[in-house]
Amino acid sequence: MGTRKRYWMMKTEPETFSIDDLARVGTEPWNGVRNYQARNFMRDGMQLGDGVMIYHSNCKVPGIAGLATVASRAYPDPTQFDPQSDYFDPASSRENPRWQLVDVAFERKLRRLIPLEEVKRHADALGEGFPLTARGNRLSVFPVTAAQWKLLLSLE
DNA sequence: GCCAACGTTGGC
DNA sequence: GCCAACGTTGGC
Repeated sequence: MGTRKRYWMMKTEPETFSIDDLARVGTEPWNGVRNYQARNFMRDGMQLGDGVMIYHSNCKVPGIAGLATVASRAYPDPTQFDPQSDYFDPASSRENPRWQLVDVAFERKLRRLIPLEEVKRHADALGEGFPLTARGNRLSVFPVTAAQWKLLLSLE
C-alpha cells in the first residue's frame, strides 16, 4: 500500500516550459527526460502525490520557482515514438519503450524565485552530493529529503 | 558565448 | 570491457 510521501526536484528550462506554463496548463506530462538515472527516479521512485520542486535551469537567474505534485504513475513518454519531436528516439520502440515520464500537477509558485546562488549558501546543510550544489551535476530529476525540502522552503 | 563536467557511443 | 571522441548540460 502507500508509502509515505517523497520529495523530488525536477529541472526545466523556462524558455521551453516554465512554472508559469505549468500554472496555465495545470497538469503536464513531463516529457523529454533522456537520462537513465532521471528516468529511473520517475519510474521506480515516484508515487502519486509526491512533492516536487520545479527548478528553472539554463536561464538568467536559475533557481527554484514553484511547487508541484506527482500526478500519475510512470508511463512511456510518447515523444520518443514521434519522428517530428525533438525527443524522438529511433532506438526505442512501442514494444520496448526506453523512456518513461510522469504527469506533474501545478501546486503553486513560490512567493519569489529562490536563486541557485542562495541555495548554494546552504550547501553544507544540504549535504555533500546534493545535485544543485554539487559541482558539475546535470541530473534533471532527483530526490530531495524531507529535511532538504524543509530547508529549501524556509528560504522562500 | 565560453567551457568544464558529464553521459553516451562506438571502435577495437 | 576499455576508453577516446563526441554531444549535451547548464552556470557563469
